[in-house]
This record gives sequence, C-alpha cells and structure tokens, in this order.
Amino acid sequence: MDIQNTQSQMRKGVLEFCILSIIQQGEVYPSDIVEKMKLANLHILEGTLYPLLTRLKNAGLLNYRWVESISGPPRKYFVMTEEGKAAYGVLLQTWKEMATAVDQLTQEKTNTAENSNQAVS
Amino acid sequence: MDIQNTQSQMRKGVLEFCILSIIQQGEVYPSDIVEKMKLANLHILEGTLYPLLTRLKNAGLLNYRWVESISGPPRKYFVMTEEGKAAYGVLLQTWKEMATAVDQLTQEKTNTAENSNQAVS
DNA sequence: ATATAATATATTGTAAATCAATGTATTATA
DNA sequence: TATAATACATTGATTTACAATATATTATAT
Repeated sequence: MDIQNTQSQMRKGVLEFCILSIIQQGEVYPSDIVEKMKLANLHILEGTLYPLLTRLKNAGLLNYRWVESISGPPRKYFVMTEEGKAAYGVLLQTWKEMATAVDQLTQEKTNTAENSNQAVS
Repeated sequence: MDIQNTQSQMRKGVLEFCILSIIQQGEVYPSDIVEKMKLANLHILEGTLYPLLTRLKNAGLLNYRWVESISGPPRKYFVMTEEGKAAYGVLLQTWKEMATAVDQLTQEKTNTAENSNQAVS
C-alpha cells in the first residue's frame, strides 16, 4: 500500500480502453501496442497484453490476421470488429464523463468551519 | 469480460485518488464518502471502502477521530495527515498527466492506407 | 552448417483488490 | 421490549496485472 501502487492502479483502469483506442486507429501487432503505450507513459507488459488481447478477441471485440514479418516470426495484427467499434464508442463516452467527474470532484472547494456540514464533537 | 466490466475497471482506478481528494477537502465519515462518490457517478460499496480506509490509515496517510452522532452509533471522521497531503499532491499530478496522455492517445489520427506504416500481408 | 541472438506469441503462479453477502454493535422509535 | 436504522467491519469468491519463464521462428555470426 504505497503511492506507486495507487498510481499503477490508476493506469490499470484505462489499459483496456487505451488498447482498444490504439487498435481502433489502425492495424497493429502487440509490440506496436507496447511501444505506443510506452510513448504515452502507460507501460504494459507482454504478460498482461497477450491475455488481454485474447479476452477481447473472445468477447468478439477484436479479430486478428497473421502477417509475415521480414525480420522474425509472423505477427498477429489486430483489428476492431463492428462490435468492438461500438464498445469503444461507449468507453470513450465513459472516459469523458469520468474524467469530468474526477476533475470536478478534485476541484471542490475545501470545507472550512464556516461552510461545512461536519458534525461537532 | 463485458463492457460494463471495463467501465467499472476505469472507475476502480481512480477510487483511492478520489477518496483522498474528498477527505482532503474536509473531515468526513464513510457514509459521507459513499454519498459524495455517488454524486460523482463513482459508486463505491462499504465492503470496498472500509478496508481501503484502513489501508490508508495504516500507510500513514489518514487519521480518524470518533465523533458522537445524534442519530445512531458514533462515527469515524477521517482527516489527512501531512504525509497524506503530500501523497495527494503527487496523485493529483499523476491524474493530470494520465488524463492528458489518454486524451492525446484517443485523439490520434486514424491510420489510413496513405499514412500508415502497417505491414503488408 | 551450426550456434547464438533477436523477435514474437503464450502460459503459469502469485499477489492484490473489489464486490456481494453477511456479521456485530449502538441508538432511536414503535 | 422488540424492531428499525445507522455504522463499522469481515469473509469468501472472482478478477486481473505482473514477473518469470516457455516455445517457436527467423536472422546473423562463426
């Protein structure tokens, strides 16, 4: 229970949303996703990403196709399904609403003795 | 693995941050927190909140004092410690950076055949 | 040719945390 | 005196991210 834990929790919450966003922007294979997330300071490990992509695929939000690479083994390129695009739209809306709610919550005026409802001991 | 799960994950990520924010704004007891979170559309259950407050207390970020109620058993009113205030400052910065990163990530231009680097099968 | 390195997908075991359900205690009210 | 309301708290199940490791393919160096 340290602060870094809380920070990583915060990032975890948007992992799936961000990954769907990246795939929604164009076909990518897992290493592309890791790199793009790193650029956004949202690090994800392969041990997290592969099961997550499998879950999204099994849920019908993603599909993939094998693509030969010129420098290694073949890659799985992921694309959104129509269902995935719809789900992404919902999550984008959820993100916007949540971000607004959090910003408002954290910008509430600090209570003082004059304006608070707090109980008196 | 449905979309509601992903939505709740998103909310989970900011739970601790939001709760620290609420307490930072003034003394509250757990039911106050549940209510304020509900108003922000960030629902939290008591079974989640009590262990979380205990963790934050044990981590030295919070303290509490007992306050008699006029309508029931005594309440635990929570306040931030100096260490908690410092931690909150760090988390506020983390939130701002992450929100900016997510907004940028989701606003990237969609790849097209013309501008993408995607592999060719 | 063969061994090594690099790339890529994938699984396993562990740990952490939320949730639903329930428990315990205190105070007010019928 | 019994019931309802309020409040703090715990337990068991489920989920999931992570670290470590496994397996397979291709390129490169010797």
